[in-house]
Amino acid sequence: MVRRKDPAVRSLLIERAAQMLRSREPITLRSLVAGTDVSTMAVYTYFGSMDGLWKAVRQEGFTRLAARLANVTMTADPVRDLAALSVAYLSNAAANPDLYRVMFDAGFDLEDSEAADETLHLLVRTVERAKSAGRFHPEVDALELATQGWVIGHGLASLVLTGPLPREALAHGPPVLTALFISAGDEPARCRESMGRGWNPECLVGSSNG
Amino acid sequence: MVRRKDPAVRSLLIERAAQMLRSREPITLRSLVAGTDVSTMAVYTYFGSMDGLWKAVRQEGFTRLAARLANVTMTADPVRDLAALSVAYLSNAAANPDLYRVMFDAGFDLEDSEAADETLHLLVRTVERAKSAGRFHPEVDALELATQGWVIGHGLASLVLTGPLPREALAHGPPVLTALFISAGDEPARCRESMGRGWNPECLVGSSNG
DNA sequence: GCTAAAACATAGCACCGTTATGTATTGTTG
DNA sequence: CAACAATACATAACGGTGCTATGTTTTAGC
Repeated sequence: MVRRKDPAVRSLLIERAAQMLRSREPITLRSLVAGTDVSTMAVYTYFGSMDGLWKAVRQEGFTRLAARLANVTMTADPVRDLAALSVAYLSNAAANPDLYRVMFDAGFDLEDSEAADETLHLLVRTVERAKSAGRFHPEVDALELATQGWVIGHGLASLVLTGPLPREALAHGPPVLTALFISAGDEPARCRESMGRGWNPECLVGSSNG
Repeated sequence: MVRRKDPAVRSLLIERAAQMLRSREPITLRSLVAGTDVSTMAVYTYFGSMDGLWKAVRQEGFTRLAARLANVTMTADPVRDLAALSVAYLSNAAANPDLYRVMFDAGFDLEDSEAADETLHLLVRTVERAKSAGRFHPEVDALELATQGWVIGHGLASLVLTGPLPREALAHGPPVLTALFISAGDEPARCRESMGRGWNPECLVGSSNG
């Protein structure tokens, strides 16, 4: 064959797009490549279209989310771990609000779905650990419960990031998740205890990136 | 003064925008006025800018939501009513998916947030009725619980409408809301009973408009 | 070293939201 | 009723957008 694409250029453009997203600059084809030594055509050789660029940015968002969740240190208390995963999810959204919005705006295709599935699977495994530990009822469907936790986390993140709820509303997380976990069979006092140890509010203040 | 604006033209443009949104046509200034007898300038005399048009469309979305919620017939069972309001909220989102997306995308500044506030307040009043009826603990903060219900409803609507979850995932509503209401003090069996009577899944099938 | 294919650079396309400018319309007022 | 003034409308243009067409350069394989 012939001249190969340089993966570094691809990463550079994605990183630059994520950075412009963070600094709230409008991302246009020309503004994206301005200041770099790549030309507008590079976007088309690497991403096919501007839509392809956005898809790649979405993918990067899921990758960062997965990395942040993978950094959560698991313990012997799976319910605490679920709380810790939830706060990691929300802190990722709070740290990269525009990236999070892009991840979940229209045009969510199969490729994104795979990235999201891996993230969800981490939740599922933790729910199953909670079942094995006798914290949740055996008849609890792990995927269903994990999905319901995701619904709560996303609803919270979405309403806070798009404006309707203030940032302090993230404090709604613990009571709602606690209600969900208790309904799954956890003993109330113990659940609240685990939630208190896993939910570190420090992670949700400020807005540095990750 | 002189020549006055015609309110009918304003409604016509909003209605047309909502219809184009529904039929997934891209809404541009020129495509919006094409076929009508109004010119492109009309958009600027009536809305100031294309952003103003979108703001008006958002407002229309909240007005429709408020109308749909107001149509829910209240009963002596406030928990059933909360379930009915939730399903009305979700059916509105399912019937006008693109309108719902516009309502909650970036730039949540409505010219009058009355419609949004009124919607939440209807939930708050119903929660307070549940407290008065002895279904919820007296120390429950009605606004907080209503907000938490909203978080669940929006999370569900958002994840379903933007693609990550299939439409059947709306069935997650009852168990999660039941968990929330039980945590607020409702007796489990009675709560599930009320939820079963208020949650009419018929409203969530199909995709006709409202 | 030649050839062919991939990547790059430039210029241009149709379209976008917006604005400038001129014209028609209409309520107020002398 | 006529003159005015202010609003609404129509048209054309402007800068910017994503994208493409068209060369030109670079590089891998024979």
